[in-house]
Amino acid sequence: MRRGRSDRTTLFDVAKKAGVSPITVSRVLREPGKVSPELRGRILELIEVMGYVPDQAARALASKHNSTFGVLISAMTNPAFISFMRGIEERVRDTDFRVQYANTHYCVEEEKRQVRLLLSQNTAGIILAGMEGLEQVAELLKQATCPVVQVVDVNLESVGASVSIDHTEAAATATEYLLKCGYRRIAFFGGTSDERGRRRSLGYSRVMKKAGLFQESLIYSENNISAPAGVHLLHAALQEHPDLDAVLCQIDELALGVLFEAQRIGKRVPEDFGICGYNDLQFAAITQPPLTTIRVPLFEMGYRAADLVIRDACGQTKTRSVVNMGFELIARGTTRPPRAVE
Amino acid sequence: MRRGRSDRTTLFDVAKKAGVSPITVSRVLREPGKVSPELRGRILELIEVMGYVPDQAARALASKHNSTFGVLISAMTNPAFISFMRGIEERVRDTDFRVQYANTHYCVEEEKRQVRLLLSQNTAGIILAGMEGLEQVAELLKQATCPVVQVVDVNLESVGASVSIDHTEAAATATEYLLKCGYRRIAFFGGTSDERGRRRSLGYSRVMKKAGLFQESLIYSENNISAPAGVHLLHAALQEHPDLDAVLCQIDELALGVLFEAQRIGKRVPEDFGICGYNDLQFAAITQPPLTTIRVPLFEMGYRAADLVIRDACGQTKTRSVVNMGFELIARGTTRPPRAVE
DNA sequence: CTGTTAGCGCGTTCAC
DNA sequence: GTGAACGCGCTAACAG
Repeated sequence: MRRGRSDRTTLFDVAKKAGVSPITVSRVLREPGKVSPELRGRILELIEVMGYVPDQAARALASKHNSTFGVLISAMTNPAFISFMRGIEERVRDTDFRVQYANTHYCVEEEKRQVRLLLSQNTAGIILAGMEGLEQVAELLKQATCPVVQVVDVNLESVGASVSIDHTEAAATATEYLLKCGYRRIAFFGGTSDERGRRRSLGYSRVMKKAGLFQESLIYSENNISAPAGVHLLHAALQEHPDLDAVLCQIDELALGVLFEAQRIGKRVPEDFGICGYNDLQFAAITQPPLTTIRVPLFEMGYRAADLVIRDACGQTKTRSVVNMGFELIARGTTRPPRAVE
Repeated sequence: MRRGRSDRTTLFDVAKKAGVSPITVSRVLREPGKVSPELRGRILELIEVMGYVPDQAARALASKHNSTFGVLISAMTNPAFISFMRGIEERVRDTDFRVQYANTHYCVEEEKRQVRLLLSQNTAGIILAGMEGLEQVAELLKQATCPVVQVVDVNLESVGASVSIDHTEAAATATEYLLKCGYRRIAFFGGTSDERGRRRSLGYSRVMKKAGLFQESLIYSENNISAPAGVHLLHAALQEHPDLDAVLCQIDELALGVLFEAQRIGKRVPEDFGICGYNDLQFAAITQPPLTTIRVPLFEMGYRAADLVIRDACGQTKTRSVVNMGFELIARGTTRPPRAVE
């Protein structure tokens, strides 16, 4: 390990030079109003000149609070999280708070480890956007005295506050829509490692069962959710179900792969084959034909989650708010127009 | 601000309960070999039972070093950075180091602010993957005593070590390839805010000039690099240059938009129209036709950058290594086969 | 508005 | 192999 500069300027150095006590310098930085303007001006100048930077560790230790909060994400590689992150950043901007992201790689152990680390840093708050080991992590989280916000399915219990989507309902809506468009042999393409995905698959199954069209073998999943996975899954699905006429994808990227593969093998979309995605990622609007999908307010969710943490950290609000963000079906060109009456 | 639990278990509490001195407990955690096995076992158990978690702030303050390093990224929304991040994570995994990401939003001020914050936290190291305000930030970075690794174009000077790609050369290679394929009116689509993009545009211009085909108006750029931007840029470009027969895109997502738009307006790819991307993102292999692109070892770059930071932080290597990672042209279906001889 | 006293929780140094 | 004393740099609580 490398040492920091041992000659780094400290609060004490500045105070000595200014001929005041350290606490005055400290106050100039934290409660400027409590220091007389002249003194403040002089000290501020000295701080600048001497290149003083407060030591966060010392600050955190002395004051027992920390201005950075952690965001645990199960996969940063998921483009859906990117909008979410941007929402967080937007809320944090112009705030003294800082965000620390950590990737849990869909791994419960890693999730627990990260939570412990955050706790050990006396973190200002935690946003949990992965929910793999919810039960196990919940145990840890209960001990936390800092605000905890989970981003989950609306039906799952959460330890603290939550900002969520009813994924089950969203997938149900999409499935119903596909049925209304007249598709019958509808597959579900998802991932194995994501709880949200399992929720969505639930909504799909419910509607398909109600329509008497459910078949276990219509549910496909792959570990690595990506456009290439969409290609493979469609290929596999068509082998088993040559009469497949639509796919509901757990995420737009899968749908992108499905769309290209359908094109390659000469399926006409949407006439012979319907595709519905999830998330309404940027590219969804410009595929050919444009992708029908479920829009989820990812940016806003990030913003709200950060908002809850920040406001709670400042003691302005309760910790247990539950926010349901809603969703929207965006009907575009990869599905036929719905039929007037069933 | 909210207070941490004042009743949090400390090293001292554990020591008291174990009937030993605090330092022994501390050693169990950091230098287990120096404590007798029985004592160690007993203490480890107590730590578990009492739920003791070390306070990082106290640790950092006392030891003067910090096990988390910062990664400054100009835009986490750029999918190219995601592989880069994964590379970093991979190197860090099973290490005591932690990573803290910060988004600089292509903003010099923000970049400076973040660097200052990292410095004030006595960070273990800094990876700078945005390079907007290089000159201004360099000033700050020179004062750093921690390892600094920049991820930049190979021709740019860096303050510390660097892991880089010769973006100019890469774009030149791609442009030459398009020429070899017989395309003549080749546009360049890029972004305005990214230095890497400017580098690539340089390589494009150089080759086009040499071929006597350069025209300023063939260079297009948009702030927000995305698939929709690709659609708009192609639309705009074809208005001004109806005879356009190829596009070199600064990033695959633009190319995706271009591909779909070309499809929509009935251009035959690659016969009448060539497209080349950059980065070889996951979907590049499965578009229809598959995307010709420049592959850049993003994952490896992240891995190497983290490796440099970690090894330097551990005092094992020099700070000024310059690593050139190379690139590779992946010829796929969005370009015609190259002609034997010009 | 300014200063004094005390101590945050841990690691370093040097003893035993 | 184990411990005592001290201090990291800063802020809380109380004086004045």
